[in-house]
Amino acid sequence: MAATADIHRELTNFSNFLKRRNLKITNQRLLVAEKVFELGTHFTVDSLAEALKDRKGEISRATIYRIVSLMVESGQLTEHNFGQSVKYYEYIPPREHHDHLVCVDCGRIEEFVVPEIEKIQLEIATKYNFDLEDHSLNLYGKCKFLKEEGHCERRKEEADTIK
Amino acid sequence: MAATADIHRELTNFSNFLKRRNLKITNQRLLVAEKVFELGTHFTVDSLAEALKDRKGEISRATIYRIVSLMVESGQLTEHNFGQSVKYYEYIPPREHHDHLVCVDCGRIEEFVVPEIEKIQLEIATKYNFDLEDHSLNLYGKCKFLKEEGHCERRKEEADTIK
DNA sequence: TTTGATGCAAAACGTTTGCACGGCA
DNA sequence: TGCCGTGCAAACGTTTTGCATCAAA
Repeated sequence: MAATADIHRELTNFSNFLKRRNLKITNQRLLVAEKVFELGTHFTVDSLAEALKDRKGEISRATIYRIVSLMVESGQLTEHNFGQSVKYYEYIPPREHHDHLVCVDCGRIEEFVVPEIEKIQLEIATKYNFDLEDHSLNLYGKCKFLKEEGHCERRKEEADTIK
Repeated sequence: MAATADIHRELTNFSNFLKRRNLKITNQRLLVAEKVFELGTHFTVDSLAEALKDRKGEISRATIYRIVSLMVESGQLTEHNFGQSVKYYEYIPPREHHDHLVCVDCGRIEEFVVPEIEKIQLEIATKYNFDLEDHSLNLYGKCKFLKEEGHCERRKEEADTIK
């Protein structure tokens, strides 16, 4: 999804972050980070682990959890709670904040940007004497597929045919 | 927090909801609902269970989980994900939608209302052909106590002195 | 060589569920 | 009386952690 040059730049950023913290630059860290930048979409630790299976010698979930947390600290990933029990993560290129539309049926996630919102948020933060660090705006509802065709893409529950 | 008359009205609404669904009106359901309306603030199932301990014969967590879910269905509670692992619930009096400021340090939650946001959301939903049902806007940052005094009220981790 | 990273398995966490019993209608 | 709700404990899915081993610096 992201261009090769961007991936390279972000990998360098991540390596620098690790060095600054006196953390080691390991194969696992580079492979996970690379895949994250490559994906460019929302993912869960589980889906990321799946995506990493193409590599020889899978990376354990415990390690992926640890690396993903590091990337949140490095500022290269944001964590989302869309009301489900799993956490979603997303690589957000610098200065491209956006918000989310979440389908209540299929969980489909779409993104949008509204500059006015950023302005309003600053006003609120000032009014309440609050040091703003981040925000999340999620709109929940029926996606266009559900609305127009009466059904979404395959729902999560239906995907689990057995058990 | 809520006036007695309001509590009474909401209890009636909840009873009517139960009747409509052919569900039984039990002591536990009334006690939990009453406490929820009484609190009038954000709570977790855990904190609600604590608050209910004053009653003779505690109500089991399993039951509280079930009743809280019912109240979400009845439209009298909304569920929040503030990025923590626990779910927060909140009784919202009819037509009083508001959003939240969440302190990244102490978890303190403040509320605010911005009418413009509602308008912007409708525009977005229309643009993306989305049937809007709900939304959540959370601002994360340092609360005024942390900003001004350098520390919040007792943090969660510090509260767990042992272990 | 030293220290931190990894993988495994077990624990932890909040939440849900199966089942036997008890209470509402 | 019949059926639904409750409480218990066990199961659940996700995430975290202790520990022995392994690899980067």
